[in-house]
Amino acid sequence: MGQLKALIQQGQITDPDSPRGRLLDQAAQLFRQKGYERTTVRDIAAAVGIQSGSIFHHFSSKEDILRSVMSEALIYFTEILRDAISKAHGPRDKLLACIRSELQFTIGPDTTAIMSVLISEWRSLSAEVQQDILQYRDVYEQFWLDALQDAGKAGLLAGDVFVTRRLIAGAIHWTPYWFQLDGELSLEDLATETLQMICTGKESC
Amino acid sequence: MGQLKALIQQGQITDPDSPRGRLLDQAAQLFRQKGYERTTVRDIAAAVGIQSGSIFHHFSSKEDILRSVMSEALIYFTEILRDAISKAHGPRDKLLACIRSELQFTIGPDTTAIMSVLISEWRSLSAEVQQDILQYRDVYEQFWLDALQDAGKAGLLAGDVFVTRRLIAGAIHWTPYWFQLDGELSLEDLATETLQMICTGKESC
DNA sequence: TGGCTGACCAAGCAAGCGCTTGGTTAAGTC
DNA sequence: GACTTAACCAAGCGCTTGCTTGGTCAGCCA
Repeated sequence: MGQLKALIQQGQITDPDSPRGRLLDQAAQLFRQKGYERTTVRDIAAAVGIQSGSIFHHFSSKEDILRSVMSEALIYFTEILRDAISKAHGPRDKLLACIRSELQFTIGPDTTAIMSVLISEWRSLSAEVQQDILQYRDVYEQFWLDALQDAGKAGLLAGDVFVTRRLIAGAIHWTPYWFQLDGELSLEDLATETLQMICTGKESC
Repeated sequence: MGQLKALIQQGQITDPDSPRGRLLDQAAQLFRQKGYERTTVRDIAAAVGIQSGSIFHHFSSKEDILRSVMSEALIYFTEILRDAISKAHGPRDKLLACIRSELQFTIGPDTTAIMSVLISEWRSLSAEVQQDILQYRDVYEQFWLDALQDAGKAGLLAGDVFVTRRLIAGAIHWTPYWFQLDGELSLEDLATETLQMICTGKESC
């Protein structure tokens, strides 16, 4: 949580308690529920209790809202990931930290809406804005690739680093369709099981 | 291919060479490229070279087009799956047939568009139509569950059948984001690797 | 006290949307 | 040769959409 405040003070992400922050939050919820296209600016305005035209005092366009949700999500996720990796020791734990963090973003109690938007609404962005967001995503992915590279050097996993990342990404991004936080399987269980699945020697992980 | 003709003659799916079939085909392509919401009836009409209003001679609404794409896809996929399972012998090969078939639907050369629509555009259907399509999907899923059940009884895999199905579904449905048909890894390789991943004993599979 | 600014409203515009309507054409049927 | 039907066109209706405009008002700083 300390990271969030620091990012706000640096001006990198919007204060959730500001009018703009409330708009971003409600927009993310609506985008997840109905999808970006089916959500109107009137829906978003009604969710925070203002007139639809007033939205354009805070954002230049509807797409600008989606862009902001996505870029701020990536900045925030990257910061959490960086912190989690730095606190872990050794390649195995650093990789586990990556898996645990991304599972938290995806099915944890706080960020499932913006994570879902990040994954599902990519197509709704124009080519230029996609290019813009890709820069943020590359930074995030580099942390993953570095962690996988180190794990590979340590003999923890075989196979191509890029392919492995995509297999893990697929496994994690699909979890919202079946995983339930209050079920028998805990998020931590799922994290270690995912780690074991991709590791070569069963005992080494 | 014989199955396709039989289904057409039974009136269960539309002849791809008919005007209605061409509309369904082009609609599926556009829905995959741009998404259902961003695709207009004018786009679909232009793709087959008719006026936008003429579409409503073949379909009662835009949603009716999406419904038809999805239901006919499921009817077709179910038939292919049924046939593949019946031709395989023993629980291991029957399960492999399921995996191979669904991979074929997802990243094979012919049906990637309708498979992508089936997975990505669910939210665009109204609740009533979703209920309608679910009946077709249940039939399809039952073939999977039966195959997994048999594999479980034969000691090929541990764990809950439903959860296992969802893990496999996630792995397969994510492949379009990274798998390339002309790459080093063949579709058949991927199928056996997926089978090995979910099986308990490495040697038994 | 007076001007400035951020946040917002009320009203509505232009464009694009799904869909309807009335009519045309060509092929098939009795 | 009269009738039916499938396939389609040309025109446009009614509605929703993202967004604009001109203005209001409370809080703040000098």
